[in-house]
Amino acid sequence: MDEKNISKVYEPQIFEKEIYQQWEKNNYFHADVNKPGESFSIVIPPPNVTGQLHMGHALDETLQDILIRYHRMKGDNTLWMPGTDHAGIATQAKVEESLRAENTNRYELGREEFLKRVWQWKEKFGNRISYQLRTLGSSCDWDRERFTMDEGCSRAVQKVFVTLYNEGLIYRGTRITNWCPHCNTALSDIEVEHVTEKGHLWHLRYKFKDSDEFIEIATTRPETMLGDTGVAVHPDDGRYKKFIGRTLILPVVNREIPLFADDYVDKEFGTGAVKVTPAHDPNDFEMGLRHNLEQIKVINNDGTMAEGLGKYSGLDRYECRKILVEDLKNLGVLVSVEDHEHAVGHCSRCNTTVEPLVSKQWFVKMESLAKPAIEAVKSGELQFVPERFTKIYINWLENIRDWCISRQLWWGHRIPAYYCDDCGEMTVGEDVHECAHCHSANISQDDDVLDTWFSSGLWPFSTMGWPEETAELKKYYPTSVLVTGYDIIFFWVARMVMMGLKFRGEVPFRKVFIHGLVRDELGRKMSKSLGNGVDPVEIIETYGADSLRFMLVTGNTPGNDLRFYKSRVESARNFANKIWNASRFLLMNLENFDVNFKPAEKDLTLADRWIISRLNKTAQGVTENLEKFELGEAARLMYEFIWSEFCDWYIELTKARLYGEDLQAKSTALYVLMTVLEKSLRLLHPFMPFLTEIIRQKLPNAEGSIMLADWFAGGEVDEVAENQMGAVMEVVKVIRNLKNEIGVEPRKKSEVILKISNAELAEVLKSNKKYISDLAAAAPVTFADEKPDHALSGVAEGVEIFLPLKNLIDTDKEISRLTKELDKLRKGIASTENKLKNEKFISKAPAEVVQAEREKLSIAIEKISSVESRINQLKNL
RNA sequence: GGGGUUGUAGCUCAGUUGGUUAGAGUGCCUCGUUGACAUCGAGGAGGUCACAGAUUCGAGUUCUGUCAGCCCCA
Repeated sequence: MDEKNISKVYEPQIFEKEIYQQWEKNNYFHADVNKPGESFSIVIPPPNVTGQLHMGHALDETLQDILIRYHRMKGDNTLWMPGTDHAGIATQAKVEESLRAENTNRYELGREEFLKRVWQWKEKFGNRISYQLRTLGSSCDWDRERFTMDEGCSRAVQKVFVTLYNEGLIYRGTRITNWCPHCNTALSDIEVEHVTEKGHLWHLRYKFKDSDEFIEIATTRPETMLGDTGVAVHPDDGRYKKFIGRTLILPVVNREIPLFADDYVDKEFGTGAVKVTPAHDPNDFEMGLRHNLEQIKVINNDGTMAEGLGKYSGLDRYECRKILVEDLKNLGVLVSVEDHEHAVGHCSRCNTTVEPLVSKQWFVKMESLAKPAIEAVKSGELQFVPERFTKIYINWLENIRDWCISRQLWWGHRIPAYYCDDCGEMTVGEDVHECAHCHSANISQDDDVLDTWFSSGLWPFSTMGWPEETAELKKYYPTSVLVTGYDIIFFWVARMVMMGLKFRGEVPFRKVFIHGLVRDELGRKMSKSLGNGVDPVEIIETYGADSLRFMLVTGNTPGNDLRFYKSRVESARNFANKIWNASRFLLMNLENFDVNFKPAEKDLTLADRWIISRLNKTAQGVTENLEKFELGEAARLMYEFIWSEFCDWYIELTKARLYGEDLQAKSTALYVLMTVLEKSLRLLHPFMPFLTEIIRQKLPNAEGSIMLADWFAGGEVDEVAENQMGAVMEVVKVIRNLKNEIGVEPRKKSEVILKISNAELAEVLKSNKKYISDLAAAAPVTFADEKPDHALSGVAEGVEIFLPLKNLIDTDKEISRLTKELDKLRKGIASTENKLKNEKFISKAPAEVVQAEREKLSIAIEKISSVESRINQLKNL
C-alpha cells in the first residue's frame, strides 16, 4: 500500500485476514520449549465442539490474547494452548436432533455408525471454531491444538480413572442420582438447575394398621406415594411421639409401612409428618438407609410409571399424578390441597424436570480430593482475581458430595471397566483384553461414558502430554493463569485444581482470572431461545476484530457482567479510525524524514517534553494495570492518551513546525511524533493487534512484526514540563470558553491580553505564547500589568485573561456570567476553608495534604478577587 | 434458609491502599469543513454517589443496619 495513498477511513476488513496469515505463516504463535525466558502459559477453556463461538467466548479469548500478547512482548516464553471439548451430552443431543430430521435415530444406526456421525460433526464445527478464533486475532499455538477426545487426552482419562479406582476413590454403586428422562442419562448435582415453581401441597391421610386413627402427611409429589416405604416425624415432635414405631397402611397400594422418627424432618413444614420414598428422593434415600427401608422404584427412566402399579403403570409421571389425586380424593385419602412454591430440579441441558432415581452409577469420592484444593487457595498457592470468588469456591468444596461421573450416552470416553461373560467379575484397567479373574477373553466394556467434565478436569496437563513426563509439562506446568467465567467455577475450575494436585502434585494454574457474562442491551443473558445472541463474527465483519476486542475489554471490571451495546463497538471503531488517521497524517508528512535523526535534548520544545512525559507515565500505568489484570483500565489509559493528549493537543501543537520553514524544528517534531506513535502502537498492540501491526509496518522507524517488538514499560516523567504545559493548556481552554460563551466562532482570531501575577508563570506563557495563539486562535497575544477596559475576562491559575471585544459585550450579560462563575468558585472553596479552619485537620492530616489545601485556597481566593474586581469594573462603566 | 453481588449523569459503566470542585462512553444542546479524521473539532447542560447511622481532621471509597435488584447454593 502506498503510504501517501493510505485510505481516508479505517477499513479493517481489508487487512485483518492477511495480517493474521502473516503471523501464522511466520510461526509467531508457536511456543518453543527450548527458548529461554520465564514461562507464561495459558490453556484455553476449550469451547464445545457443539456449535460456534458466542460473545462470551469472544470476551474470554480477548482477555487471554491480551495477556498472551503482553507477555510475549515482554520476552516471556509464552504458550497459549488451544483446543476444543467434546461436550458429551450437548454434542450428542445436537447430532440426535439432526438424525431426527432424517427420520432415524441412534439406536437404528448403532453405536459405531452413530459415533462416526458425531466425529463428522466434530470436524465441521471444530474447524469453524478455530476459524472464529483466528478471526478474533487469537494468537494461540495452533501446532499444539488439542481435543478432549484425541488420543493423548483419552489416554490421560484412562490413566486417571484406573488410578483413582485402584485407590478406591472411584467406585460403582447403586445410589440415588439425578436422572434426566429426556436425555436419558444420569446427571451430576451441578448439572441440575433449581427453579422455584408454583405447585401444590397435597395433604393425605394414612391410616394406622391396628386402629382407626390416621396420620396426615403433606407432599409435593403425590405420585411417588406408590413407592412409599415409610412415614417419618421429628423425634421431638409432641404431636406424633406416641405414634412412633407403629405401622401404617399405604393407601391404594395397601402396603404396610412403618412410622419412624428422624432428625431430618422439619416440624414446621406441612403437617410435620413426611412420606418417605427412598427410590425417588435424595433425602428419603438417606433416611431409607438409616432406617433400613425398602427402595421401591415406581418411575421408569423415561418418566413413565413402572410396571406392577396396576392402572397407573405406563402413564407419564404427571398424567399419573392427575389421575391418582382424583382417586385419592374419591377414597377420602386427600384431605386438602394448598398452593405451594418449591424448588424443582431441571436438566441444565434440556430443561426437563429431573427425576431422582436409584440406579447403578460410577462415582468419585470427593472429600480427600477436595481438601488439598481448599488448602491451595487458603495458602495462596492459587489466587482468584477478583478475590471474592475464593469464598464461592471454598464454600462449594467444603460442602462437596460425591461426583456421579457415568453417563448413559455414547459420545464420550467409555468407562474402562470390563465385565466377564464367564465369571461375571469386573476388571478395571487400561488396555484390558481379558478378565483379570478368570482370564477369559469373553469380556465386554461398560456401556457408559464419562461426564465431559472428567476429561476437562485434566486439561491443563493432558494437553501437555501427560502421563508422559514431557518437556512441555516441565516448562509450562503449572500454567500462569486460567481465564474463565464465574459460571464454571464448580464445573471446571475446582475439578482441575483437584485433579492437578492429585496427579501433578501442583496446582494447574497460579491464578484464576474470572470474568462475567456478556448480556444483551437489556441485561438479559444471551440465549438461543430468546434469539438475542449477537454473533461475534458478524460484528467483526462490520466493525473489525480490534473494535470488538476493545469494546469487550473496556467499560467493565473483572468479574462483572457486561452489556453488549452496538454503540460501544462503534465508539471503539471510531477510536481505531482516529488512530488510523493520526497515523495517516504523520505518514503524509514524512518528506525528508531521517530515521537516524535524533534531536538534541535542548531542541525539544515544551510540548515535546510534555508528550514524552505523558507517554512514559501512560506506559507505566498500562503496564501496572496489565499486571493487576485491570485490562479495561489499561485500555482506557491508552484511549485517553492517544485521543485526548496525542491527537487533540500534541499533533495540533506540532502543525506549525511541520508546515514551517525551520527544517531543524520540523525534524524534531517529526522525531517526537513518530517515536510517540510507534511506542503507543506497541502499548496498544495487545488490545488491538491488527490495527497496530498494519500501521507499524508502514512506519519507517520500525522493523519486523509488532508481535515480536519489545514491550515499552515507560520512562522518565518530567513533572516540570507537565505542569508548565498544563498552564498553557488551561489558558487555551479559558480563551476557547470565553469565545464560545459569547458566540464567537472558535477559529475567529481575537486579541488576547494576559495579566500574570507570578514571574515564573509569566516566563512560561511568554515563551510559549505561540501555542496559545495557534490553539485558541488568539492574535495578537500580549501581556499587560493593568486590566484593559471593555474586555471579556476569564481566570486561570495565576492568570487573568482578557478578550477586548469592543461593542461585542453585553455588559449585563457579562456581569451575570461572571456572577455565576463567582458562585461556582465560592462554592468550591467552602470545603477547603472549612478544612483549614479545623484545628484537628491541621494537626492530624499529613503535612503535604495540608499544604496542598492551603495552596488550593490561595489560588481560589486569587481567582475570586479578580472576578470580583472585574464585576465591579463592569458595574461602574 | 445460607452466601455473594449491585445500587454513582437520561442510558451503560469507571472511580485500585480514604485526600482538588466525583469522571468516561453514549444521548442531548450551542458553535464550527484552512492542509489526518464529520467514524471529526471546540464548548455546554446534566449527579443529595439508594437510605440511615458509625469510625475519621476528612467517606462515593471503611464498618453496621434498612430498602431495592440480580446471581449462586440448599
